Amino acid sequence: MQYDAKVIEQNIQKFWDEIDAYSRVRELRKKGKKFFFVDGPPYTTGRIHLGTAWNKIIKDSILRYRSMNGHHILDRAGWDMHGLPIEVKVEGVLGFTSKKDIEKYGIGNFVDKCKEFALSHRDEMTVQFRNLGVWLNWKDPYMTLRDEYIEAAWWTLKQAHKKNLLEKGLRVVNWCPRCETAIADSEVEYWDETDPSVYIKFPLKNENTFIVIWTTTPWTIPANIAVAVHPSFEYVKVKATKDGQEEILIMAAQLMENVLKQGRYKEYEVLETMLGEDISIEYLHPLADKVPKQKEFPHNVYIADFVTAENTGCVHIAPGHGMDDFELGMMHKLPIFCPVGPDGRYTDEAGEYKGMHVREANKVVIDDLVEKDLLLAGGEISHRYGHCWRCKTPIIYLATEQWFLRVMQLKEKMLEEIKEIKWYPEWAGSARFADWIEGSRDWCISRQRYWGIPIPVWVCEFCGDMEVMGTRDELRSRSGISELADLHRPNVDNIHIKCKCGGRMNRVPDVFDVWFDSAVASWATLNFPKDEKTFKEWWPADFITEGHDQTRGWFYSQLGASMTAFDRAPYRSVLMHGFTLDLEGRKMSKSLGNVVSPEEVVSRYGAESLRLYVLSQNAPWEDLKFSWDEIGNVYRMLNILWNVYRFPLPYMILDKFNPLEYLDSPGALPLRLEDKWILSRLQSLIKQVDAAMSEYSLHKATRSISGFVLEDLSRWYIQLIRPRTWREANDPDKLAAYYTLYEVLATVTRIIAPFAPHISEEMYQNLVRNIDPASPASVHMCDWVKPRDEFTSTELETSMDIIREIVEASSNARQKLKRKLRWPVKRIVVAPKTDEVALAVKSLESVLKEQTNAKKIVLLTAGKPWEELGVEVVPNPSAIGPVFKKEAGKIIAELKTADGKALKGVLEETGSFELKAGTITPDMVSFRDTIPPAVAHADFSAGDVYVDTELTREIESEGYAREVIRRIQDMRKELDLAVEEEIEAVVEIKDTRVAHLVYELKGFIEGEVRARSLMIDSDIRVEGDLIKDWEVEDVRIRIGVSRT
RNA sequence: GGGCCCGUAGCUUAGCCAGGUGGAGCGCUCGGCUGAUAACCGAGAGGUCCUGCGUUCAAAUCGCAGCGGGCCCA
Repeated sequence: MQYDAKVIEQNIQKFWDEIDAYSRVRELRKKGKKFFFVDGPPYTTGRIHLGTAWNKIIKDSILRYRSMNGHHILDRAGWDMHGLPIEVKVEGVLGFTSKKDIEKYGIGNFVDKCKEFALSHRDEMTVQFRNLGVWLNWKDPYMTLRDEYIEAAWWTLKQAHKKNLLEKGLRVVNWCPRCETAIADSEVEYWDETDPSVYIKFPLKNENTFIVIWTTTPWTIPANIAVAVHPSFEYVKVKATKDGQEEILIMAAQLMENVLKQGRYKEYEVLETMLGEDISIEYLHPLADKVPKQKEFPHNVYIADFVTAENTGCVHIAPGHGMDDFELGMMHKLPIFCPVGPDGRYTDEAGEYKGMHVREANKVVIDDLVEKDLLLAGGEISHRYGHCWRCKTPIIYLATEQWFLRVMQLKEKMLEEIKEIKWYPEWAGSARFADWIEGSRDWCISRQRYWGIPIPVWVCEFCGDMEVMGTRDELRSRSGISELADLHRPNVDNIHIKCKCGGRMNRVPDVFDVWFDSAVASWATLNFPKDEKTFKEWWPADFITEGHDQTRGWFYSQLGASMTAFDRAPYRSVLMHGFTLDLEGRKMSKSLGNVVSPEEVVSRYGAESLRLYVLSQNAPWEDLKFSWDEIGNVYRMLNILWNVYRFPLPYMILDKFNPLEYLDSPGALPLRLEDKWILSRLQSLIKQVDAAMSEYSLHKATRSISGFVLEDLSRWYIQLIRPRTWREANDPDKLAAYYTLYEVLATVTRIIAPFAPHISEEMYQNLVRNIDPASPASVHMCDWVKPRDEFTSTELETSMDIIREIVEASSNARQKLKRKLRWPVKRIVVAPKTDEVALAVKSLESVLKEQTNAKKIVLLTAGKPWEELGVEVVPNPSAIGPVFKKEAGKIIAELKTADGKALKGVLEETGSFELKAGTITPDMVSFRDTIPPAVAHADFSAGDVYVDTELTREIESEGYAREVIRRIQDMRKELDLAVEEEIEAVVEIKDTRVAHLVYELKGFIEGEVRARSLMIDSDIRVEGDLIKDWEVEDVRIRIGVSRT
């Protein structure tokens, strides 16, 4: 029977909806220990991908496990719905290319479109997640665009303001000239770009000398204010000659050769050497005539540690266009000159360059420098350059007025705080996250855009005083406007507040960095600040889990916001998971064309296969290399589980087996050792899964389950009990097997529930709910299984392991003599190395006998060889030769025919042996075991197995009879007969000897194939509904089978 | 350039923390089984344990350096 994932999953999901399973499960645990989980909100753009699917599957499995263990779970799904990515998508749909288009269209209309986009994508993605069987609170998710969510952000900013952590200031930020906004470091994407690589000479003020700088952004030269040198590098003043002209240049000594080569100078002479810290130079701006404003500024050389020994060792400093430049500028109180506007074009301050776009200006600036003979060398370079992650425009750095959270002040406290958090794996916190915090900077939270949480800061246009609105109510009462439709732009833009000074206060036009939205999720999802009670009951989160990219993302933004608002971390434990990569270990990306969508996997193999695959393939914190083959393997495992589950049902139904009669008193049934064994293995499995889950090692938990299903249940236990299941009478031995298998399956159903919720539910409904209406309506309402000590026996498990090894060894040995398992063997001799093995063989002899199809098991004493082994004498000519000289040949000949066993015994006892031809000593011979002719040998880890395949009449009779049985069974199958249906059969075997052998077991055959009549002869007319010719061990057999 | 993680058979991986004959699964070859059967079982072939150096009696495992990949940063 084939496991049809799609049908089962759809039915089960429908069933869950019908009984409202999710809500009932959460309701059921209301009295339990609280477990506050915060879903890291996926961004509502496009479709889910494999990584987000993995993320939600991890969350779902852990929460289901927690729930079964009695936890009262709070798990609103979350959606990140603001920000530039959606704006860019909507701009694309509307065909916009700049902010002017948006302004013309109307901010209100644009914001409505963004909202529509976010909501519809949320709906689509919800369906995709639910198809994976992921249970979160989908009905009432938290959404960053909701007013109560916006209030949480506002309230948080107000706390920052109260603690003096909110600051407005001039900073250099990543700037997208197309989107005309600051963008976060995390929104910058790097790839190679070709740019100019130019060496420029800056003329010194009072002498005919130049200091040489290098840059890839000539467009920043108009904003140059200073040059930086390294304090401890050596610099030279060098006289260089080119085309007969002499020039004096300043640069780092160690880079001089290369710079002069770049400038194609023929000769040079070092005039002077000095340390960077001793340089004191004023120079003239090279383009001062083009940029008149530059004439107002002094230009000097400063020392800075960030200068590296590359290019010229002298760094062009434009405080308006670089982070390091800006800081150096602030340190020395230099002008922060930034003659570039938000659209990436020069402003009035840039003089002749006004109106030109900066990237186009590169060429113009270079030409101007050439004209002035200030370009020492020019070329191109391919280097990593930042781009706006949404619209792919190369970014620029601009000094602008922005709002900042001064989180750098909280650094030490943050480092202390994260030590209190439990990290999985440990290094995610202690190494990775701690490193990131060490290097963190103040957080620029403002964006000059439309679709986002409006920054709730109002500034007086008269006195410049500012106020932060912490809630909607506060804004209402301060502004006097009672009707506030929606807290987005442009609604809030038109609200004014009256300042204490009497002036009018206007909202600053910015919106929040979208990272600030999700940063407040842990309290926004609790509807704080509106609902303080819930907050007090639940906050902080017990657990979050996200990919390792969120170290600098959500793990950090949440921590920053929470430290700002509450002086503590917003989560108690974090599981950091990996990324999904393709088979070659490269990241999945549209440009590489290696993207696999979760839906594709689900449609081919089902959600359950995908779930178990991502859970079991890797440790959660390692990157997952996606492999279709491995998904196929997982599917195969599920198929086997499905078959294991389906296999006993027809028999149980046939026998009207009711497990309820035995569940409370298994002692009433005569359990065999193999039954006790599988029950013991089941308890071990529970312990393994619990141990793995306690450290969120989902891979270990799921691998243990797969191992149990495949190895213990399917390959071993089911094989062992097969003969018992088709016994007809109401045999207690059969019932014991039924009971055991039922117990195992019903328990497995619960163990797999967190990881494979659909197939688990399907099995549960049939195995448990169907029989006992008093049982919980869904498997996910059941309690997690506790290991039962009375079922645990490690000795038994060890013994069975040994037996399985012996069975494998005996198959191996059989194969050497080509004796099929269908043919019984006379005996199997086990030579154990340890008493443990001997014990196993003694206690599980019946299992061993049956599985090896042996008539007899012979167990030897541990460590003793089998006395039926022959001993072959191997003469050692190099020892014999020198002693016996010419007689050696005779000695060797005699040794070869000697009684090895006797010779070995005497030699060991006395140290010598008398041959006719002379006396030999132990060094002259060695010994080798010989096996009797019909015996095959194989070893296992703790001993040896000998299989005696000698044929007897009895064995041959049984062997051929089984061959006939197997053919008839095959034909029954072909006729599509029901298991209990009877047949009539005719068997013709031309070989009269074989016909006789088979006839001897006529009764046995009849029973096995359910034949009402069976005729066996060497010459008989074969008839029936199906007639087939077979060839068995060179014997031709013709069989006819009829329905009765 | 820096931080963290990963690198074991053709593929996916266990073993590494606590040093002592490298185990699985898939695929391949050969065989077996046949009341789970478009299933299942056994055997065989297949390994520079990324490279190099070091520590050690002994290194896949510990240390250092490098190479390749991922995430994050510069």
